[in-house]
Amino acid sequence: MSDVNSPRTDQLPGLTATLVFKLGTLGTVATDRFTRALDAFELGLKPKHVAVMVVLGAGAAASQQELAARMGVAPSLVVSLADHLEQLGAVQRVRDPHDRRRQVLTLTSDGRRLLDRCEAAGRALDDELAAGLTVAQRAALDEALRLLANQAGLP
Amino acid sequence: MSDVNSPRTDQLPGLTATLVFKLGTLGTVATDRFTRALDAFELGLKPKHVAVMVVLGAGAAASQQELAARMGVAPSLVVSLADHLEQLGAVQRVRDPHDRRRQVLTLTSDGRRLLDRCEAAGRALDDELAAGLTVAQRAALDEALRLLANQAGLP
DNA sequence: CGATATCGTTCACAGCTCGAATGATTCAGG
DNA sequence: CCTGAATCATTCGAGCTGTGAACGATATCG
Repeated sequence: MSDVNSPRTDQLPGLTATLVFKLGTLGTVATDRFTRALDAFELGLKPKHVAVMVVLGAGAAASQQELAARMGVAPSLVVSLADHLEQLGAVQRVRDPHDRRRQVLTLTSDGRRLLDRCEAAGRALDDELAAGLTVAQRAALDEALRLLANQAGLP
Repeated sequence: MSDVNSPRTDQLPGLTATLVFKLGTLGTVATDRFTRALDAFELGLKPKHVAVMVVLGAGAAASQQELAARMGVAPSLVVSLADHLEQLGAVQRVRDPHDRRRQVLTLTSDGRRLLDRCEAAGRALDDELAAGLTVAQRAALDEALRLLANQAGLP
């Protein structure tokens, strides 16, 4: 099958052709660009702040422990993230009346709007990154990444 | 076309479905796992050390400035990376006789072997990550990532 | 020959994240 | 009801990574 007429494949031997390598480098450029897009908001937001809003926006309200577990970070980090988001008026901290140790975080309407802006920035970046792909290629990419995330045990 | 019978698509609205998000998270898990694989070597290697070897292994020898530019890091960082690799006997530092300011780095035969081991680890990780993909899906993924890297101006 | 630029190196510092300690609160068991 | 253990949020100190500003050596240009 792949004999003489395959001039494009295997032109790069070595680690550069590896999945881990490509995912790593592309992952960093993607988050770097997203970070810069967030910087344009002048709100001191980092991708992790957005991750908090994403979790809160998707499901119900969550305690900081749950946030930390779902994000795979230390609970102490969630404190500072929530501090900042609360200061921006994007999330609300309420003591759980049934368990007054828990701080229940909810996304405010302002937070919802902010999350929408972040999503818009993300989608704009998507189009920019995937400008060289056909619709079919992009669909295949989405599906493949979904499977990879599944395999890695990600949500 | 997409009316009643599309229960699988668009089930996740929001940023989670975004390319930047998926690439970011998958990129971190990929490099995290690669870092752990390198840790198993007990040589104090980090992905950036491997990146140096990759660049040296692909093209000709390079000065540290060129390394830094190609990797997108500060020249001062290349110093410590090269220090460590030199201590391991993986690279050799030679003053360029035509310009004695430049340190020309070359991959030794030991370095070549070490790079091969890193590549093997990377490919093993690849198979692990892409275990849930068909051959066609994986090929499509490779091609799509190649196009993305192109679009982002990466090598 | 002198001024300026470049390379590698060192060093201090900022950013990010974690883990241990702390205080408040809840829960289990006698 | 009381006491000890567990859990949550928070603070704080420490580690790791990477950068940018010096600095000395060398090269280049006038």
